[in-house]
Amino acid sequence: MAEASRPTIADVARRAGVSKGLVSFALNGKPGVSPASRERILAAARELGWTPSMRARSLSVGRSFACGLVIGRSPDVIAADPFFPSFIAGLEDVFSTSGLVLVLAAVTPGRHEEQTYRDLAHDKRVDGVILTDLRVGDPRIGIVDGLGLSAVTLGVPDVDSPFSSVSVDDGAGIRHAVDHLADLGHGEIAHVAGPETMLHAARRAQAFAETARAHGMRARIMTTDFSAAEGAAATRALLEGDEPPTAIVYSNDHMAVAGLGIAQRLGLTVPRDLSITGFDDTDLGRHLHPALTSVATDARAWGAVAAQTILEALAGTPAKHLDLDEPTLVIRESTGAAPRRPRRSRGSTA
Amino acid sequence: MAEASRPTIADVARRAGVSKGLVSFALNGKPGVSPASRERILAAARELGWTPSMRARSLSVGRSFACGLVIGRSPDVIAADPFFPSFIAGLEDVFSTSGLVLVLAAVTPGRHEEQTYRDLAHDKRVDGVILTDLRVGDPRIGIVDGLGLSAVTLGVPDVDSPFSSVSVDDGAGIRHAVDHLADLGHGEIAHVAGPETMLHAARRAQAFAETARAHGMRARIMTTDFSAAEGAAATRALLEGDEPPTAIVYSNDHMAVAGLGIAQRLGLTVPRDLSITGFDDTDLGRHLHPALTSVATDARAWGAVAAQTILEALAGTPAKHLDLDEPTLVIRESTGAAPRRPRRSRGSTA
DNA sequence: TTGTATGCGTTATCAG
DNA sequence: CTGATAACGCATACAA
Repeated sequence: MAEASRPTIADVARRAGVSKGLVSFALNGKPGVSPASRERILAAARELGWTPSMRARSLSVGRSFACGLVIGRSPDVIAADPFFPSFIAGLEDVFSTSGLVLVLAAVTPGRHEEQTYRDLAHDKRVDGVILTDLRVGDPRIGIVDGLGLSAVTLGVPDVDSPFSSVSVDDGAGIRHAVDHLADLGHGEIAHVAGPETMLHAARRAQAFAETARAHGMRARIMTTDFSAAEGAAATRALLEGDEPPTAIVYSNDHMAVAGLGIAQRLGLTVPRDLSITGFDDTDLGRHLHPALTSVATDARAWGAVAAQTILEALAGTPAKHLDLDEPTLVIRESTGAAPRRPRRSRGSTA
Repeated sequence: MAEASRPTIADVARRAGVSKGLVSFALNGKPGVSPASRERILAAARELGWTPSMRARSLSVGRSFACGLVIGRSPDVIAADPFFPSFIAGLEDVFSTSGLVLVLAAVTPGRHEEQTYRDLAHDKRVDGVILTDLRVGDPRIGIVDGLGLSAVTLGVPDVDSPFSSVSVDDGAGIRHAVDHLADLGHGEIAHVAGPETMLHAARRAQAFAETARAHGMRARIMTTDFSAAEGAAATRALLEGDEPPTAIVYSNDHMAVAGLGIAQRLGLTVPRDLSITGFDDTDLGRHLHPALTSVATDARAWGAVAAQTILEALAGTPAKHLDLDEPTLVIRESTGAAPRRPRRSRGSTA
């Protein structure tokens, strides 16, 4: 076996004529080693091609050199979300050059969320975790802290947190979308939002309400679970209601696409009869007919910064709070000038 | 620190009045321990609430109790693919109850694929890997084997492999789609395929060609990289060509949606002028207008079986080859009777 | 049937 | 100021 024949620190010590402990000191650049000894030890290690055994190292320092990412949404919702693949790619951009490894855990039915973190913390399978999809009064902050793990949160929690955070102002993305619709003359708009219990969904909804108010628009908010099914249902309720909006701002692309399907099903033409905007700037969006106007965030950069931040947290740096670049609005074909007169009922235009 | 105060095997030995070595034997159910001693040791361990330290165990047995999944596609393509989230959920269903952990690695730019496996194998950060997206003459089989890792492949490789495999006959899914189109009277069909270098893409293309021939249909195949952009381009080439097909079978949902966008852009109505089928049965598909007819596979079950299989491989079971249930065709609105007469050019219908 | 020694890298403790 | 030693936690080959 290749691994069995790997040189150990004892081999290096023997070759350099010193003790194991001194080798460790020399190789980790610690003080208390004479220049001559250091030289000999480094040479011996180089000649033997020695690299420390991760597992032995892991045992003695009590760290696992791994970082956890717990995904708590259903596979369907994750599958629809382009965020995670890009975010994970960003994480890997940094971890792969730092010797850290990414451990993925999914909250499976029958195993509660807290148990998942507990399993990860047990034996320190991971040194820290990345907390995504922050919720109102998120219990995970306390759980993870109590478990003695490090963490980085995506966004600033609404509870006391000892952890660093990396944030993107997605409210700004929504503001851009509403501003754009205001420019196009829309006065009656709606927002199909995510769950009120999710911090970023709530933030988007709040930004929507505030911006619409600032423009003097009439605005409504429908709450969903972020799924295409509920996005479609909310859209149908909106469009079949008494005073259908002339534009709908969706809290993700997935619901926007489903909403577009409903609008077309009801005989409306987008953007002539109805403008819609998404959030995430899914690759698919640009290939739809009409191509989707959407808010774009740089998930990969977010991942890279989050990885860097947890690396620093593990190194003992005090908590800090970073803000990334604002999202941008990518204007495509699904938004256009508001119809002259409000539609009365489905299918009839002006 | 909670971890620092955990009882160790020495505590158990002291309490039971035996040596550390015997405790280890007793707790791992090995022979050579008298019933009386075994009893006392088990009792002592129970009373102390002792559990073995993962890291110490990992060091002495030379295993990491982790399994790797290397994703080699670009984030955009992964984001569009509902397979991974569901597959990973399936893996977790099994791993989470087995004490195994899933390590995710992405092939990042500047770090070659082989290096990624090498990093994972170095220090045995993982005990085994799951090989997805098999390619023609896939070099990973040899690399992983040479690295001394266990593995399970998704599908049977076209090269010699010492590893177990778990397969789904996606060719059958394509056959169902083509049969369905034949039933609807289509005689001129096309397939927008994935890369010829990918085994499952090639298998789908082959199943397409064979089934079309069996039905006496005229068939063409366009090769893409599985991306929406190339799916759209292929569709445009097909529909603007001399003899546009009346139906297109796509190798994934993502391209099917992009193709739908192109068809609509060219003034065609689906399925009146053109029928289309997808592959993956994305959640989004059912919310489009028209809702997408698509081939569905149970990715989560696939993940669970793959996890179980690699668990067995790690336990020393000889390689075996499993076949999962055939994919099914979910018929929705994007397929319909073939147009009476072939269209001549874009926009004009019979 | 049971005890002992060894392996693995780090670090606290002790000796020169 | 430099360096050696032992302990950490588990499994296991070997000795008794």
